[in-house]
Amino acid sequence: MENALFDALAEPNRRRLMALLLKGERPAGDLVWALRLSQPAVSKHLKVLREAGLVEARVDGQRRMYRLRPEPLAELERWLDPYRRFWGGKLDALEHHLDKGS
Amino acid sequence: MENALFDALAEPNRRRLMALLLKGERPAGDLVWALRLSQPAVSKHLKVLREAGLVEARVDGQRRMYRLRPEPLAELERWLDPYRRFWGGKLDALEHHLDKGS
DNA sequence: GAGAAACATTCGATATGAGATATATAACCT
DNA sequence: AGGTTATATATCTCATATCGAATGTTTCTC
Repeated sequence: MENALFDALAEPNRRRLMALLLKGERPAGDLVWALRLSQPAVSKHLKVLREAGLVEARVDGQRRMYRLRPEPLAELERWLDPYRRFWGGKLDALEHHLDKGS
Repeated sequence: MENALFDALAEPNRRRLMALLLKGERPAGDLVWALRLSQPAVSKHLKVLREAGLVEARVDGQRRMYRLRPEPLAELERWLDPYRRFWGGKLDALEHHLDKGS
């Protein structure tokens, strides 16, 4: 369901997990250490991300190697499409305007 | 804050409101009727969307005309950007699994 | 100014979510 | 088999979100 996608992304720590996985596949333990949350908390977040299809886990010995999956974000792109058209496809140009100097 | 954006979009009824506003400016009353929720419930959802910058209201007599605002969705595009790059900018083409080896 | 219409805000109730602690499962090792 | 490591699940608590009903505010009309 599309709702699972938005729900999964609504949580900041889950977006942190997504960002960490941008650097490549990682075992769950590394993610626990990086987030500085309890191991069960991170495990639960990973479960939500898995059920939304945003990540998948590969078994490697006693570890679970996590990596990103593109499909749900492609769905997010499609969700965004009508809004892009609404503003004449100028969403990207606007984005640069928002990015003021540091 | 970026969090307000994802939080606002996480709620299905708020996404319904966004979709309705794709057809153009509308008074709050129309949105109440369309959602078939109580008037206060819709008003509260509209407040969340306003505070996230996703919509804005124009006073028209005793009505409030609501319309979409592009900036937060442009921010969403920017958030999506690293993931697009992660998959070689091919998020829209949905057919491939991902493999390692860039 | 009185009353009505259109929205917003407050309030009380329930539901859902995130967190930690404790416990369970599974794979590895000797 | 027993012990250790890595991760998942179960249980509980606390906070926040959502909803409807009631109430407040603003603006229109008469």
